[in-house]
Amino acid sequence: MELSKTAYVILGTLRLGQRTGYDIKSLVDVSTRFFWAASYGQIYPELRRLEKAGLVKGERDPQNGRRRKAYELTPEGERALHAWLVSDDPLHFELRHEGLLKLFFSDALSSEEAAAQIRRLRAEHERILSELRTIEPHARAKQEEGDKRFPLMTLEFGIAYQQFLIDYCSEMEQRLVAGTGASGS
Amino acid sequence: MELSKTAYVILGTLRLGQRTGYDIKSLVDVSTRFFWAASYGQIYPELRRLEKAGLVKGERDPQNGRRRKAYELTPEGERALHAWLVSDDPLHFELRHEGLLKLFFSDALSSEEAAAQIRRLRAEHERILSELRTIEPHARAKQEEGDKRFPLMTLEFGIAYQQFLIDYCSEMEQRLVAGTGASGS
DNA sequence: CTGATCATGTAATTCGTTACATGATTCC
DNA sequence: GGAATCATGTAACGAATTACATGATCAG
Repeated sequence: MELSKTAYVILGTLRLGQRTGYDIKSLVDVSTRFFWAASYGQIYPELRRLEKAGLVKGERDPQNGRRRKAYELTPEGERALHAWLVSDDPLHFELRHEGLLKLFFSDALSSEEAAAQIRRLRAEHERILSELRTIEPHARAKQEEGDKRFPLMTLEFGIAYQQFLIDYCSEMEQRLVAGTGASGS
Repeated sequence: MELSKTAYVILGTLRLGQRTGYDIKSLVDVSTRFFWAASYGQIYPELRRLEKAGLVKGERDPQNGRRRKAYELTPEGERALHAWLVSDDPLHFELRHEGLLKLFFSDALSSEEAAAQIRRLRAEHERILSELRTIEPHARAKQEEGDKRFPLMTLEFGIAYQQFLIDYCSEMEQRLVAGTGASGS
């Protein structure tokens, strides 16, 4: 592995066309963020590293006097992106879920306390789900006007995923109520 | 938020009884790791911080001359754990999934290349699933002999989760085959 | 004219992994 | 005797967030 994952987020985004660091961050925040986030503190330094490596090319274009540097992929950048997309290096997969962590240790709680936590967790995933549903029509329209189908597919995945989490919360809550034995803290 | 999540992993583990840093790491690796990992580089320093803060108490007990320091919860540690378990501070939730990231950018690939990547992803989740199923009987036995029900519940969650991911991969692959239009790179 | 948005960047800090060093004991 | 496991720890590095600083333009 040569480049960071964030580098690929940038290369992938630039493949859609010329973008500034700010543009990239905005796009990430409504798309890949749900399975790969990135902050300014990563994006700007990474853009410069990529430029130095010849994978992207930045062009100062002060629009109406506003300082601005838009980047685009070079052929080498395109090659690097493609190589990553088809490579079979081990995939980074990581979940950090504080709600599940709490649940794991919830034998220290009363059934009522545990149930309250599960309800909170479900509410949280419902919130994320509705956030994704807000983006959905926009993504669908984008797909119909263009030819990109995977952004919508990943969004649909995200929606199904949150729904799965919600369903699981419901089931766990029911099981808690069912297993009605005294289980004080 | 005062303590790191890793601190709570430690406190939660110690609630099960006296443990060394090595014990904690071994337990984490077969349990919480799937939604919260921890390395020696975190565990040992954190144990000392927690001891300094009075939340755990370490006791040198050289077993047969082997250097060893086993920790246990203090009443304050127990309180801190409980406070976290019932708190409604925002929950850390984060997914980093390189496979989905690749998929998101897969419009740069031919249908065949994209399908191959999805198959790889499915295989990967199948591998994790079988790993979890290996642990399952052990966890089930543990539950039956003791009174802890949440560790098994979270493991079952993990199994359902991997199954969900596998199913989604299958569906996406089928959709790729169905949408049979020429979509060269 | 004022708040939102566009736009770029850095510094400090936190978080976490990996690799290394060390050494005892237990099981085969 | 040798490999696996028990056991503790540190140093170097990398990844990522947060907060800050700065300033222009645009929409109402």
